[in-house]
Amino acid sequence: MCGYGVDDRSHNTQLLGVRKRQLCLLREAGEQPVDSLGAGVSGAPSILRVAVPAPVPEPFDYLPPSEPGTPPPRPGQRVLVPFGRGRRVGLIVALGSTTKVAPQRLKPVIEILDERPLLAEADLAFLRWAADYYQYPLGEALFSALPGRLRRSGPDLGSGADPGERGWCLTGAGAQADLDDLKRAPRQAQVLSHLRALGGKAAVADLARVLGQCAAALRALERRGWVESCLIEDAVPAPAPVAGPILNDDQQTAFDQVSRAFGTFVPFLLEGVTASGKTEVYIRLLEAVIAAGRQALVLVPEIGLTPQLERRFAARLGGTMVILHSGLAEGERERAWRRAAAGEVDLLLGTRSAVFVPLPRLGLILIDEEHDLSFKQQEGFRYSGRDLAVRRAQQAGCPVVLGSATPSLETLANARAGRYRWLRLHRRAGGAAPPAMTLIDIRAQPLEAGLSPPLLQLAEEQLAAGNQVLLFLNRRGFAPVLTCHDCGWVGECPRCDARLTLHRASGELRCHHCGLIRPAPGRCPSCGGPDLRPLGQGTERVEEVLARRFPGLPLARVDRDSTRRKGELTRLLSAARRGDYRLLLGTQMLTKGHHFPGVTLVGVVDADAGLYGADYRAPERMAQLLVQVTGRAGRAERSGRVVVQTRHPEHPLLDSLLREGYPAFAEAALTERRVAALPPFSHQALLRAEARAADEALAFLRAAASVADVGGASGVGDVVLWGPAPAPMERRAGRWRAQLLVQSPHRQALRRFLVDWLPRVRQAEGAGRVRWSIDVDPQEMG
DNA sequence: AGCACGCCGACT
DNA sequence: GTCGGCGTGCTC
Repeated sequence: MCGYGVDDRSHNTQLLGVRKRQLCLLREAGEQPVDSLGAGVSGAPSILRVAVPAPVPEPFDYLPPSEPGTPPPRPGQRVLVPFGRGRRVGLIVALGSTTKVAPQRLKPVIEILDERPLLAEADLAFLRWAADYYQYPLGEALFSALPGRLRRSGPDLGSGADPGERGWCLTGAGAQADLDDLKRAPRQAQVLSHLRALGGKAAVADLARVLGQCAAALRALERRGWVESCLIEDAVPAPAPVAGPILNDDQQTAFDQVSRAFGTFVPFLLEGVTASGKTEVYIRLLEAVIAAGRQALVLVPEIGLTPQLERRFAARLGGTMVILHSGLAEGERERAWRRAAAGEVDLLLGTRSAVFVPLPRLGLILIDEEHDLSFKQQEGFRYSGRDLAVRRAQQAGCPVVLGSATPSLETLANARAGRYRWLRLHRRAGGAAPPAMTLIDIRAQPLEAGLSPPLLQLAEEQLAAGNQVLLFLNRRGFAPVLTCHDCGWVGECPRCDARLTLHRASGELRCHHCGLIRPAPGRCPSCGGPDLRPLGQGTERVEEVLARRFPGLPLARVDRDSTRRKGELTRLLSAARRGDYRLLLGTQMLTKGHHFPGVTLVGVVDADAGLYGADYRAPERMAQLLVQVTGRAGRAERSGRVVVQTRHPEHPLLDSLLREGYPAFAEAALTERRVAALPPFSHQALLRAEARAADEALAFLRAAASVADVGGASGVGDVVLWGPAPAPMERRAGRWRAQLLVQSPHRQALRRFLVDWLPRVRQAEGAGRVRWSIDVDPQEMG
């Protein structure tokens, strides 16, 4: 009864019976009471449990600051503590009165950094749960959840201490100025009209995000006296809310179901085909929850999606909204974080890390495109923003809505099992027919940069009719392989098990796995022969071929290379939506959430990559991708057409997807997973290791496996280890990689196993020499 | 993670 | 005889 948990309770409980508990612990747990500051008399806790960013699972115990007269420390405050040789910023996670540490080793906290706690008890509890679930050191988990600036010491800026963000606003003259005067300065005209559309005021960062580089235009406008520099409140100003369209039956049902659940934890799957009006349901729900005086959290997969939703939300919702994603400057992030945490913000829209932001009045969580893999952090603290959001809703006692046109199999399984309530939006708004999807068998076809005659023919027809065409190819660069026709040499990465991709525009060979860049050779490095040939195609090459085939046609290539400049992606996308480009060619980037109403033909250049992959999730991802691509095209009055090039037209996945659609595909895929006892019908954790020397990683994993107590005396049971085995790409960035898969039909059994096993893994032979990490619920093998 | 301590090769 | 390699272990 005097277990460890007792003194982790809130300090209210602490105040009573300190003495009794100390005696009890002294006898039973061998802990030392510490009473140096007279705890129990003043009520001040004598021990602070401080989570420090270090790869150590447990917090460290400290004494309160020795400085007399300091106000009593509280959980959630940051502290500066001596740690090893140096000092470090930590966070008080609990107060206590006993410790297992020898009293003479306890050191006092140097300084309390925050006047008031940054995190409330509930936030701490959530983060503690997350760290425990993902088996990640609490201190590191906590600090990766805080905005960067708060991870360091330095003066507490507080919420009101900084001046706010710079921006530009219209002057009186600028508001009246005639846009025709700027005929010869289209950039200035664009900036000016954008400012007008935004009500005369916009932050520098927002302007850059929407318009791209516009500093020069702004300076020119300033010289004209039409704009001036000003300070901006971060929150998007609330416009007069506009009434939205009338909801259809499906939307109304979805809205009713969720809004009726306000105030209780109910998870929903909102399955809505593209253009079925999911966003409208979101907006109504947000309106309702904000009107009820609660805060809402909206999670989106990537920063690329925030501007669109931001615009739609801003146009319709009263209340204040802040945006949080990795593209923000540190200052902006911290301000947004503090304002949300202070309860000043009604709506927080952000990418996965926003799930950790304290929201004292949280009343609703929405997760858009919940199937998207970018909700899972792939390094360090490997959490799933989506899964944590569900847990957070549970803790906050509010509904959570997982929205997607192509729900993940995990979420579908939850919905089918009745754990999530299943809401469906069947109809495309405006009654548009979904685009028809057809296959083109490209075996034995004469291809031009991977494009078959039928695809080119279709493209030509649509372009001739004045429509837009979108081609999708998930491979950037010019060609994925460069080879010598004389001796068979192939350009390979010296640090990875991978071929080097030719980027012809920059004259480079690049490794897409480790970032290596070297000049493309003019002659074969092996035999000196002159006949080097690029094999296969990337977007660069397809662009070249299309430019030749359709000379003079405005063509936009959208991939990581063409959109490296800040704001370039947004610029290209909005220009594409306006119809400035007739032909759009791009990678995955082009498929995420953007809709192009003028596009009547979508061509998938190569659908085969995902069909025969080693990863059992590859088919699911391929299906989601194809359906998402389909969603990019068409509008009510002219529905689009989707053609998919493949060498495997008979493949069962493509077949079921094409003939019966995503739900039928998912059904079949789930059956396969069940038969194979794969997730979501089992639960996995992946122990990854990498080392400089070959076999070192494998040797460590073998040692780790040998200290696993599978179904042994600890009563773990029900856990199976697979491997160790080399990672799918064994060598990457000069390191040899291997992995060991842990699987169990029961989440609890897996968790118990990890809790028992990982401390011993930490001590296993080689643990100090290799880089290793545990990935709970891994999404990508390798 | 840092950052010490701790035992074995090429240098003033 | 020292400077320094990074293996091992600890940080309240």
